[in-house]
Amino acid sequence: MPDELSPRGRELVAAARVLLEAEGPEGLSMRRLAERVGVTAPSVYKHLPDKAALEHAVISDAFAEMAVAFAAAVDGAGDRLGALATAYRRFASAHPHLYRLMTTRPLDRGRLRAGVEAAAAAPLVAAVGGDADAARAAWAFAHGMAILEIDGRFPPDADLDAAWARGIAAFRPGAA
Amino acid sequence: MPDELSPRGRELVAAARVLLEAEGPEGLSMRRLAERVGVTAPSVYKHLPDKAALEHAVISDAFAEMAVAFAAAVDGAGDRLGALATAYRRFASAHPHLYRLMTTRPLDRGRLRAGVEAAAAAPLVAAVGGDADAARAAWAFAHGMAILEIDGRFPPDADLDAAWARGIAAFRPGAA
DNA sequence: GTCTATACCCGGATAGAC
DNA sequence: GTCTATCCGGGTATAGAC
Repeated sequence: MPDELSPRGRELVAAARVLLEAEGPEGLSMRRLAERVGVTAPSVYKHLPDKAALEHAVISDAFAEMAVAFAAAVDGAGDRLGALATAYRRFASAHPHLYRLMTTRPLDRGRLRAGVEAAAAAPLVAAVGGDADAARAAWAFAHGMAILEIDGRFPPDADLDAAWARGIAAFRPGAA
Repeated sequence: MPDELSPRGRELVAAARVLLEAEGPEGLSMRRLAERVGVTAPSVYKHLPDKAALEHAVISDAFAEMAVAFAAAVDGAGDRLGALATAYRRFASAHPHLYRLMTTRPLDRGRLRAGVEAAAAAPLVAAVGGDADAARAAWAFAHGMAILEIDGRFPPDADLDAAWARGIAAFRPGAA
């Protein structure tokens, strides 16, 4: 389980988030982070054991944010799956580098804050009617759309709104 | 357009593919590639202008292989979409590092061999009945499933066969 | 077309003084 | 808890001799 952080540790994690969102995962180095906060690189190691701990702290915060955003999106919505898809796509396109860090590498769940990943996933499971297989398929669809869009993999003239709509329709409870 | 390669250039690209598949994109460096082929690192630059050219040559070969595999999979199949999904999943899990190189970064299409990407995509467009939006949605689903599986993002007890089946059903012509 | 040598970046992380 | 100094590794790429 991740240790509690000192105030300086929190400051470092917050600065890492800003640096990540500005420059991408490659730009997030211990040296550059230290520079931003105004300390030297070795000092960072007094607050965080290593770089993986830093990354997992950023990811944990992001999952917690996602959980809040997704819960708000489905709250009172008639089309819960559609509302969720919109919120998912919005999060990914608003925070592309963060989204990439969260999703495109193997995740050491033991280093995340407990429960944050499940909290982010819960609204989707509910929106597809509790079917775990459908939830995983829908997540794969949403992740595929989001990451291919971030990476510019679709042709420039592709109608991505239409592709999203086609996929959402496919996973509504009762469909297929 | 990519230049033609010398025999040594072809040897380097083939060795890069082997190195990539064995050790992942991080293990593919010009130094290590040269070592494998039995030359020094600077010699590589006599045959390939830079690392991006090497990567794009590997990716072009892989798309061409995909196109052959996908065409064979749909040939004579009753359930073309199902056959294609099986072939797609098989390619990704048989060549995870190669698949990651092909799909998880922005792609400079001008450095690929002309037509290879379209050839790999064509069977899917046909299998969903020519609907481009459905084809993109189905591709996003398949890519999401493949890459999340490669990255170990699903829970260990998840029934991925069932999730694949649920998604495939969603994108069959006429569904949703 | 190959080599040696090297320039010039970057990274994570540690030792030990203060 | 901060610093300076360093160790270790990695990488792409070029110059110039043969």
